[in-house]
Amino acid sequence: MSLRHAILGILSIRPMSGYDLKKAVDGSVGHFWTADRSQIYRTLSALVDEGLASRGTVVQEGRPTLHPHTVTDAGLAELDRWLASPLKTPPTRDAFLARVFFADRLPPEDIRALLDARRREVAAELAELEAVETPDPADLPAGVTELGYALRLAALDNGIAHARAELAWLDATERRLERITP
Amino acid sequence: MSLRHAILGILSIRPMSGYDLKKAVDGSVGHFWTADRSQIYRTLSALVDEGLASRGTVVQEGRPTLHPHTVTDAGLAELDRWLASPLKTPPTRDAFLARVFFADRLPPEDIRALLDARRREVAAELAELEAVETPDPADLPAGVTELGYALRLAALDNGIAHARAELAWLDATERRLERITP
DNA sequence: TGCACATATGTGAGCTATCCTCTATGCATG
DNA sequence: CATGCATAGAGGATAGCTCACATATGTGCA
Repeated sequence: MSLRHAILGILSIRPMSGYDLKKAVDGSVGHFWTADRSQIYRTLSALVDEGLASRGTVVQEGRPTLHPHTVTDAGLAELDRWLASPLKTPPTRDAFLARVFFADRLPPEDIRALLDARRREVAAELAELEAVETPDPADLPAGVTELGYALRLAALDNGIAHARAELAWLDATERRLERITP
Repeated sequence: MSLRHAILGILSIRPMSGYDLKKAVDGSVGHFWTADRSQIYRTLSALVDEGLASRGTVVQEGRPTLHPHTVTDAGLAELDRWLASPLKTPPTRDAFLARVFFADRLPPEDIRALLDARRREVAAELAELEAVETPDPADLPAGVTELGYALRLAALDNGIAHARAELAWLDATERRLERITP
């Protein structure tokens, strides 16, 4: 439900077309948010209909026309309202843990394969997150406050922290299973 | 998409009605999976239609009729197929991190309130998980193997590990922000 | 006496998200 | 020369989920 708000947030930093938004989402906020292209376009239309964003038109030569979207004052107000509204954390739904829970039906080697596959996934994710470049806070890009920088870094660190926790849990779990089915 | 499989998994342990399933999901697997009642009934119907489960009828006095569902052989096969199939981890979507990412628009006290609210949520979740009773593996209930017990314990530990990681991250993040906006 | 809650199963409306497909064109790579 | 990728946007179908509501009865509490 808060793709709307994620988009408002990104647009509040810089006006963008749907196409750019897709790249921005995949890039900077990719590790805690994703969005389908069609859904981005649909959501942008909805935001415009509700007066939360406005749609511009930039005709380009040799390329499709661009439609940069800008947040309106109403949009900024809605963004701030959302940011300060009570958390409504949706229940977790982890298909991997569901498999672990029922995995005793599997032969031991398949259980190990399951954990190994998970380990590879998480290790790859961790490597990606750790590879994100974090510029020296002394020379920040224009328009980025120290606070904004710290918060975005914190969001990144959150992903890293959970990836490490998951790897540590995999270590412990594999050791425990090793004792039961050597 | 794998509510089907979660249900097959639970039914493979013990046949249950939709009503019991709801309680089982809220209870034992509640921390990594949840399901709406309507969705459980709909999914059960679908499973029966596909021949993966069969529906019984138990007329009770003074109470609505029970419809216990049992997994068929085809259902068990499908469950095992799913357990051993490649992981398709869906992209994460964390509305809280999205807020953190854009939170520099908020006054500092609102940022702290955001982190505090999250801390309370996670602390409550951790307390719940730690309160789950874990019987001595020496005297397991009938039908539960040591392996099955270890795996279910591991799933529980996963929740605990991530809750602790989140709390540690909150500590670090609050300290970092303290230095910027005292 | 009234109210809420537990037992038990469903239907219908509506929302969001994903997947697939379509439209156009330019540029690079093989 | 052909295939594929990047740019840019959008419609249609469908899956899955939530929320509200309907039905029917027994029990406990104030």
